[in-house]
Amino acid sequence: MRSSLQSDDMSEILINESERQGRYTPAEIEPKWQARWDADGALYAAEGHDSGKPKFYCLEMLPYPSGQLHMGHVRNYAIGDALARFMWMRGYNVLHPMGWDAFGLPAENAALKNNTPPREWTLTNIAAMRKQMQRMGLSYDWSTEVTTCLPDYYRWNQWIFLKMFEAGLAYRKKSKVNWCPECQTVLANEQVIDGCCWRHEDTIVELRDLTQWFLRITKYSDELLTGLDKMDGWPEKVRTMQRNWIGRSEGTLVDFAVDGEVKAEGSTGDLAKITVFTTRVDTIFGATSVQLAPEHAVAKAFAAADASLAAQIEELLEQQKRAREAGDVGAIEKHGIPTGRFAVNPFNGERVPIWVANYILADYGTGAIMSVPAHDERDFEFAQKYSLPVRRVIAPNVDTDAAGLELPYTGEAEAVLIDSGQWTGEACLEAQQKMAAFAAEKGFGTATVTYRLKDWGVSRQRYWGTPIPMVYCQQGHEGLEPGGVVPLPESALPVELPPQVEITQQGGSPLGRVPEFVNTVCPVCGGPARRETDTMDTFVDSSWYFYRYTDAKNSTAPFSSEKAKYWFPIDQYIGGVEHAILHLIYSRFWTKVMRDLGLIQNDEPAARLFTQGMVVKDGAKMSKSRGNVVSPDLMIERYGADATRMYALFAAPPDRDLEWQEEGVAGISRFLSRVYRLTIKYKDAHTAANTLASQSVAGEKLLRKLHQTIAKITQDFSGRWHFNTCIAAIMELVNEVQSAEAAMDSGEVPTATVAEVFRTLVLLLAPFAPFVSAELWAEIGGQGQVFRTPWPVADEAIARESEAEIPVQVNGKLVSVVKVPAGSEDAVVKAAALADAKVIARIEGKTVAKTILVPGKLVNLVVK
RNA sequence: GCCCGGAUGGUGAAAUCGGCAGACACAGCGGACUUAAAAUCCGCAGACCUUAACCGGUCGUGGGGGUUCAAGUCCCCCUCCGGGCACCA
Repeated sequence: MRSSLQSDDMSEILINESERQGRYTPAEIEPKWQARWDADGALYAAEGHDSGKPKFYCLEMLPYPSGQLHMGHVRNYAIGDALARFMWMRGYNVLHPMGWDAFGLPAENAALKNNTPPREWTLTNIAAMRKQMQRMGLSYDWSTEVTTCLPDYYRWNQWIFLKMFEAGLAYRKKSKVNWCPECQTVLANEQVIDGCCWRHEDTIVELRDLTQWFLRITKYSDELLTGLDKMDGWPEKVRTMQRNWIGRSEGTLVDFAVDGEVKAEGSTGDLAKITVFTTRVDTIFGATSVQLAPEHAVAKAFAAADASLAAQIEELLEQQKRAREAGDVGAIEKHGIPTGRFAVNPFNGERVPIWVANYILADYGTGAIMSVPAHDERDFEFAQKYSLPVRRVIAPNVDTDAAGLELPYTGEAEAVLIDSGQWTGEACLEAQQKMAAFAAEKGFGTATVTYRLKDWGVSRQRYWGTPIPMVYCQQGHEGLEPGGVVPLPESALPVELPPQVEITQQGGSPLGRVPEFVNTVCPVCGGPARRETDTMDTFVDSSWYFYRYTDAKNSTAPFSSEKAKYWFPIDQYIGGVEHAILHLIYSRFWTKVMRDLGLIQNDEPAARLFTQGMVVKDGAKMSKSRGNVVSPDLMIERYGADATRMYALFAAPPDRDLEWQEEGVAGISRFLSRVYRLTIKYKDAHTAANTLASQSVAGEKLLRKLHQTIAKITQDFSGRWHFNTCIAAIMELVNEVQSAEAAMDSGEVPTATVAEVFRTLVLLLAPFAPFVSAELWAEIGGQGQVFRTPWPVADEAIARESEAEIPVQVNGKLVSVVKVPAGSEDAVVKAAALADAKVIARIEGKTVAKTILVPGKLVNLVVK
């Protein structure tokens, strides 16, 4: 009894063992290779400038270390990794780094929730995510890893900030800033989406008057804009978004003198005139009022002298605020208040009423406009509501019966001025130039350019960010008033974050509550000083991290200029489109600043940008709230990293959204099993004596397919990146190999051919499925690392089909397909088509009026 | 409102230069193997009509028009979906 049981057990074990032989087991293969790769720090390291190879900088956007890799990351990194591995195999010196965008609010929130210090929480997450990335088999050079929350990185934020301060590019000013009550900090304009916080979609941003640090991105407005024209390696969509964001607008400033005296206590500006900004100075004879933003200095001056007006303006601002809070941003009904005062139109001397209106933006242009209801949609709507006069001064041509024109008439390209004094009859576009010149000559105006882009507010009232390296000298010293700003000397860097800080929900900068941080001495006079307690926006960190990768360990400079010169620009940057106007515009700005500081020579950070599509599930973006998140860990556990990342590339072209279907991952896993089984089955072919067997039909067919596959994948890598069709092509090849199994078994296919097919197949698979490729490469006795083995080259002669199947159409309809030798003369193809039984039946009794013959493609017989 | 994308079988998709629409997969169905199931392998598979079956035919790439011997692909108009911008003077 006992012995039989034992023998049963034995046989079962033996079956399992033998079944496992030749079976694809990612759970064994992947950890084995991962351990070897992790142990070899130099495996994916880039070579120096003198490598003699062409360089290729392949970069994926660095993640925020939330602690969990999500499918969006998997897709992003699978794309970058395939490209990096391919470029290695093509003989490039590849830089493929990874790092962590490690400062930011979630760490503070976690601190509040779990009482874990932000630094510890962040570093733990980083370790977990690095592990996940390694488990994915991503080919990063970890020796260049950058972690933005560590002093050896952020000290260079501080260093560059000081350089910017010296250059006048960093400055402090008091202004209305966006305040997110949820984040308890201010936000840059770019971080406000539809009036709400970019991190808290339902939290309405408040406006607060605060003194903040700004970076003068507007100095580069024009360069940031015109540079886009040359950036043909970037998606047009992103370029358009940036153009819109920069919002360049050519126009004219015109001074309207205020009729009567304007008194205001404490106001410094010139209140005797209102300067309006207009892009349509040609319509100025149609101006019937001047409209001021409620915040305009002249409006305030009027209000100061008129309590009723002041109350109404106050009410206007209240309405606006209420509308914002109700979420009706952008859809506020137009309201206005007549001030009872008048301004003088300098072009015709006419007195027009001055109004205060809620549709005038204080922070665009001059906060004041001339209202031309006949030729502007908004002014027209406003004039209708308040029954203001509408005066036509533009028409398609001088003879048009202007009274019959539908208003507002906003055309300008093919229009002329009417009833406009000496300008009557002029074309609009020309009149704009001439009238601006006229205004300049007479001293009441000037041509100008305005931008929507505003300087970048970088102060954050948070703990977990880069300390701003500035102090305020309490007593002041020569040339500095008490409380004045003093930059720290370079030798004082880094200004490190104090480790023990109580994170609370209360407002104000947490650093302000750490006396040992705040209290310091003035580096100039040695007197008592207070440190700046705000920290930098985390977008500062990500604006230049990719330079640091080239020289991550440098402790005397942010990076070596020489190294940057070698590696830049980034050859391929890959990431989500959601950063189109945040990270990607800041990075461009930072590059220009560093260029002007002499650190680098390139004008733009990245030659090519690729924005991948989202990963969705059941048609919706994966999110915790929808409960449709698929965990990469689970997929890897079930199907392996190779199948998971390969599915991410196979299910859709990379620029489109990708629907995650687990069955699809299982399918890829089955495919890899087939590859594995076949490669192992024929592995002896690689060591067998090279028989002199002559090539067979079956062998030729296999080689033809093989070389066609090489050609297709090679081409796709350099062009469209349709990895889905690359993988489909490999599947077709494997299908063909599988159906040739009998021919390979019988020896009909020469051993050398079998060996070539499988060796090449493993190489073709390497960029997409690195683990199984490495395993199979070792199994077939491949030398060295598979992904440093030269990429196979397609032989056109072998790939060429010997026979062509030519579809034959009659009157454009497919009737038959004829086989002819490849490259046949037109006459031969035509004769074959006319000799085809189905074709004969179809054209019987009719005459062929015309024959269209596209060589190698088709024959179309037009018959009557 | 303006500017970009997109719409192809039951599903994800392919068709790169105007030339056989649906490659490659997923799900499904049928078969082989198995005591059985799983796994694996082989096969079928756009819709409709016709047929006992084969054969054969018609329609078909969001809708409508056009250009062409030939249109998923080019042109004009429209619908729907996704994204961006939006009182920017």
